[in-house]
Amino acid sequence: MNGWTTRFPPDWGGDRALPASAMVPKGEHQGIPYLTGPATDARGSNSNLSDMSSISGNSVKMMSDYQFEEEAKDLEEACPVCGDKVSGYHYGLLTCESCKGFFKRTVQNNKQYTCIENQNCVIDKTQRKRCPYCRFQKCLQVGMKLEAVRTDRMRGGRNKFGPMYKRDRAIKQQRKAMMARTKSEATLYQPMPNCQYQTNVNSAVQNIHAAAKGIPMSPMSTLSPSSQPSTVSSSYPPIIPPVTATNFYSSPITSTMERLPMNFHPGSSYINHGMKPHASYPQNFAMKPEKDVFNDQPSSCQQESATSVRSSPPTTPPNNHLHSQTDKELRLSPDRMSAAPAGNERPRTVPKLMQELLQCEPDQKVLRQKLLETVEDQMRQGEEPNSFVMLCKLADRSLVSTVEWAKNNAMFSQLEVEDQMALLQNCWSELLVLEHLYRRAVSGKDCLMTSQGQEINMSLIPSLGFGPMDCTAEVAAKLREAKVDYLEYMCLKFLILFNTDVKGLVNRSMLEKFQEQINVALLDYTLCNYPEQNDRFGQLLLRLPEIRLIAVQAEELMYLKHLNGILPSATLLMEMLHAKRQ
DNA sequence: ATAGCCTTGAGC
DNA sequence: GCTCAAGGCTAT
Ligand SMILES: [Zn+2]
Ligand SMILES: [Zn+2]
Repeated sequence: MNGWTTRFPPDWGGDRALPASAMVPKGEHQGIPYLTGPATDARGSNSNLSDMSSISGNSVKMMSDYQFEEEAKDLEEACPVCGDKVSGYHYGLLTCESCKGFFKRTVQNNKQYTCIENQNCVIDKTQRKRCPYCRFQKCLQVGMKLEAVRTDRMRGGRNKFGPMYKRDRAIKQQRKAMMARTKSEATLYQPMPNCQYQTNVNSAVQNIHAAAKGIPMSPMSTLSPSSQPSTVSSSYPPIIPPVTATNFYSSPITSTMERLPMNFHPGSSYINHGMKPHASYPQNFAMKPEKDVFNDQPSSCQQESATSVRSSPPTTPPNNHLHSQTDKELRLSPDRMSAAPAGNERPRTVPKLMQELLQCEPDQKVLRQKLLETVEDQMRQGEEPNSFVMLCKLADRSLVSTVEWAKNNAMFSQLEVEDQMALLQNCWSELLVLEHLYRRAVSGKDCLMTSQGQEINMSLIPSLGFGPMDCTAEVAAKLREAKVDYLEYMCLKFLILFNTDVKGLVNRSMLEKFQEQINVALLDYTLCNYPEQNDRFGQLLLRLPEIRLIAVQAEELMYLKHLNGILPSATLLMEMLHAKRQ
């Protein structure tokens, strides 16, 4: 009955992280990007499309672009081993029926093949029968799982990969929806100029599309021989160069999607038969048993003000992002300010990109310390703790930190200097706003504690006097309610920074790629870590136009104060405020 | 041996 | 009850 328990006892039913490296494919790989005709006839019958509804009810509509749709199908319906049509998930990933059968026979009967060539035979639909040895190698390389073949031959039922299949489906679908959405938006909004100093909603709405815009250029993600890996990969180094980066860029596929270091989930279209088949779920995701970067669900602790939601940003080694230790563990020290032990630390799945970004995040304690120094400095000059000037100085100091943060980022620093300037000038106020709102969401307030134990306001934002228009509290509440965690907050910062709507960019395409990387990483992150919240990604993005709106208002108010002469001059804040006006 | 189609059955 | 990935069956 259940003889298989002898072979994989603990695994059945337990949806643990797979040790993605468990089976290392054999080292040999022919580097020749061989492209086989995909033999996929698009519009095929979807064998398994019926349960899509269970994943995310609606949202699958609005596929207006047929060509795009076909490409997407091409991409997803090709067996990663031979390119034939996919018939469902088999032994860990989407494959065709024949490769499923082949893999089953091979494993069940413990077949031993030998290659009469050089163990690098091309496997495609027409030649797959020629060399079972190479075919099986390829099966393993793309990630088909030996454990999924049952030793006891029991039929039916589900195995431990079920949940993974489900997640993979959800991710694919979301990704597709995002691509479809952003594609139509891109064409709609492209000619529109930047939204600059309009306080109307349109600009804000427009902004969310910019934030969500995923795949702006070269949607031709299909296997086109014209796309050479060389130029692409060299122009586009990853955040941190070490080992892990190497295989991401070996793919000859041009689409930025494919080069993203981010699918842990089964196989999928990223691999094309013929090209060097790296394992389809490389170590792009790692399970993080670490605590505290995340707002662990506070379950039921609703105190009057503080403590319920808790997150502690990283304590990173001083800002060199060139610590290229191979796989440095994230060191996330708990925030000592709050004493709650945050009971459950469930493991998180964090896309590689986000891990790397996280390591470059500034230490919140250091930031606070810098601000405290500013406070004390100002107080020595006779400034009152909560005075407007004081808050301006603090905002100015925050801005300096923000600029440092951006400049220390490996992606940002690759941009042209003019573009860097333009981006910062565009988004500085939004970043200030988001920072403020996030701290408010996490701790209920946004205060600094001086050495004398005096609590002073940390942000200029609430003191600007929004009047009845003030929606900061509302947005902060939304962040709080959603328990936005630090990694999501971090991604939002980058999405604000990488705003492709900014006018006059020198290298827009690079920026668009960066933005897309963040988008996809965040999307995958939310799907993996908050699978029960179907639209968490969308909800996060929806905060962006709200933040934009607040930021625009804040800038206006600041400018007014400046005109009234109550803004300290000679600050970065002032410089930024003026930069846009000319 | 291959690959298309059929049968099963745990989990939802 | 329905799904759909696993094993089974059988022409080629
Ligand atoms: Zn195949
Ligand atoms: Zn061979």
